[in-house]
Amino acid sequence: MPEGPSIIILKEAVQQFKGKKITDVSENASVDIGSFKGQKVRDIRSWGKQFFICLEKNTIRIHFLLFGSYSINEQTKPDKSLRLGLFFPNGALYFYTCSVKIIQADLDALYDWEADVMSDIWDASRAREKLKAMPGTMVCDALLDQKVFSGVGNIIKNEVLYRIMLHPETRVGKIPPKKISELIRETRNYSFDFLNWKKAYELKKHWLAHTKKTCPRCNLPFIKKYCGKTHRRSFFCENCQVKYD
DNA sequence: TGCCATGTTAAACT
DNA sequence: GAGTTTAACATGGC
Repeated sequence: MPEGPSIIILKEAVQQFKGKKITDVSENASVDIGSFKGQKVRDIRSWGKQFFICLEKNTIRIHFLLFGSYSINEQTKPDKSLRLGLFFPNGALYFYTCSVKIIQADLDALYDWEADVMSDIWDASRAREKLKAMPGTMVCDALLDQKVFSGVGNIIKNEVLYRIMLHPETRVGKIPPKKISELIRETRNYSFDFLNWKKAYELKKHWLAHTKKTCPRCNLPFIKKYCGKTHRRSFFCENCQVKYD
């Protein structure tokens, strides 16, 4: 569940608790949640894969890492993997196996909001500047760099590279300017496709490269390789996806 | 059943 | 110090 678009779905689902007071808290996280009770939810925000519940005195930051999950207004009693449960007059919100942190500082100063590919204020030109400053980085690593493309995960990486027919091991500095434009544009576009498919519970159905065995375009076998410094699996077609040198 | 994964951080190395 | 490699975390699907 943890790529950026999934966090947007969560954010929408949690709007019902905006302005509501936390009446009780339960936890299994190593954070001091004592201050939460009695506070009202001022805002619900997200930055890439991070989710924030802004209270009056502080902010709860949730990161789901690889296995995190959540549930809303769950009937059955949550099990041991519960990290944080927030109770409101109109329902309850549970987070499982995730990282929970308290932030005191001003969120606006803490994150580069224009780097969030899902954001209304996403700035493509800033992304281009950042890419220009990292010519030796492989594009597979650049896509996963949260400072450049906040919210992009391994699925989006593989699908975007396939969509624009670009080899994951291409160095950013070798990619023609037009292809860079395409990379930036389709990263955002695919993220919204991801969001819509995920909402319709049909995300996997639309995967063209991720976890796939053969290239739907030329029918040759996909290469599965742990590429770049991030060593995340890449699925790509050596025949179709161009490696600029 | 064991392996592996939509992720990140920090310690341990060179 | 910088850059890199490794370990750690922990759940569920195949």
